[in-house]
Amino acid sequence: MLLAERHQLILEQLNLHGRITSVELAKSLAVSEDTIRRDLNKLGELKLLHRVHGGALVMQEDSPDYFDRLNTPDPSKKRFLEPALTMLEAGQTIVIDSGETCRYLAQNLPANLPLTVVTGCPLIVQDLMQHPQIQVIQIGGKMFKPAMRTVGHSAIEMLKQIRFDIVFMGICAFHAKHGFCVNYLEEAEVLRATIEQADRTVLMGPHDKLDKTKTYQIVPAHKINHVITDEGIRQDVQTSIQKLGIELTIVPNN
Amino acid sequence: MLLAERHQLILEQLNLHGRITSVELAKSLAVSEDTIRRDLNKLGELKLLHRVHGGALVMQEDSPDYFDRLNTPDPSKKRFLEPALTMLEAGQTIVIDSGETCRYLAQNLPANLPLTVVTGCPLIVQDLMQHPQIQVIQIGGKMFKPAMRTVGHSAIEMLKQIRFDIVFMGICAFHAKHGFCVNYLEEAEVLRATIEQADRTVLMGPHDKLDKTKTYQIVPAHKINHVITDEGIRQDVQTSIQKLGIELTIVPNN
DNA sequence: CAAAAAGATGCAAGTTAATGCAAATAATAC
DNA sequence: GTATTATTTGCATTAACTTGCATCTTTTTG
Repeated sequence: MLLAERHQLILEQLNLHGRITSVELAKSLAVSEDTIRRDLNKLGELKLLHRVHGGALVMQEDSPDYFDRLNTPDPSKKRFLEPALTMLEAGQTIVIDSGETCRYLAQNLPANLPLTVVTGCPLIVQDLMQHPQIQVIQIGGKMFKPAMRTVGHSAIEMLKQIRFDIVFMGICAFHAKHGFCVNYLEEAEVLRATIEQADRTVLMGPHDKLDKTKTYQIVPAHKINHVITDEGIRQDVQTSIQKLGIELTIVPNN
Repeated sequence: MLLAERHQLILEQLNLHGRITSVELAKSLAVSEDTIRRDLNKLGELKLLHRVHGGALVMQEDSPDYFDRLNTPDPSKKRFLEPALTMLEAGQTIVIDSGETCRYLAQNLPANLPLTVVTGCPLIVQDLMQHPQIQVIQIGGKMFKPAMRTVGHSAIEMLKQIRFDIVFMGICAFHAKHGFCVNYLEEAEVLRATIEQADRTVLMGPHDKLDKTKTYQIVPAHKINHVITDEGIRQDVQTSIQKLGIELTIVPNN
């Protein structure tokens, strides 16, 4: 096995699990732990992973804290909007999930488009309060701080009584084999119930969220209808997504 | 489990609950309390949490008072807060309704008081998101823009499943004979359902809202337990309220 | 093609880090 | 005040890491 090849496999394993130990890697790749450690150190230097005692963790380019992101919006995410906006038609009922990309969508809905927007995120409700033509439905429930959204049984029961034309969500982690995933069980339950009620589910987000997994699967990949991402997407990831019959829109990187 | 991983989990737990004890962590992460304490001390050194005897609290370096960053348009309404705050006890479930006075209450809840706060107003939800000890329940439903709150059947159904220790509302219009009123039918329905579930209903607001009526009665006057208003209240209004067995707190006019 | 150079790998030895236990000390509750 | 709980400290054990070196492979070069 070539070194570069092994590095590739290490990064793949890491994306899949979010973490990896030196011992596990040595076993699965059939080389000595010393070699693995040298690999991990090298990849760590290159900022391709986060080297820690005992193994490595995935690099966390995005700040884990929602409130940090709240104050420093990243306008580059606006580029995902245009394809999303073309899907909208007057009179539709859509879901706009929580998250930065989704907030941009809420903030940039055309003023003359009458829609019913359903969301569990109070920030998005607020963004839409001034909109003249949009009826807003807030999904109730327990507020889940890390995701800035409502979760729990009440939320799911309320969702079950509405049908959606389109659901827009951020890509938290999407993998052709392991599906659409998030980090929290409670969040996964609500998102699953949401997608269940939708004619069409659209994921929007940067390419580095693709080919990743997190702890809880929301739905298998084939339940997603459309992915909007940017040019950085790898060719193999692109084909694996399209093979599933998922529509793929790639927007330029500015 | 990797050390770095454990650190991440600790921070996650902390963000989730606002507080965490060493004992709880040791149990949930299956390591000794010594290890947890070393972790907490290390994370405290890195300013990632606030280490205290017995566990840790979330860092609040960016906003020492989580409510200070909010705009304070009419500070005169703050004077109603003090009597309201004295009614609160740890562990209670309270409703904070929409409205400016109520928002002040939400923004000025003491940081060390664990409560469950139920509200239909997304602004209040947001005000409370950074509070370390408060669990927030959002009442779902159709957003009713004039009152900045959720209304409708879903909202009422959700309210029916919760019991409240205290409900805090602004005085929209209160009259000893005609009861507690508002201008919109949909709002009245929700507020009625809210009061129905409460042990105690407290109205807060300036004296000129007393002895007034509006189109829709929420409840008759005797259903209200406590009114907090200011010195301007007329003597006859005062006695008519007290005759109904309603507790009356009059705060100075600054 | 052969020899040299560079790189990759595994092993051994020594070093550092992480963890749990026990005893002593500090903080909190009653 | 005392009792209880949390914390700190030192120590022993284990796991992870680093370093140097020998071996093997690949690449370079004449």
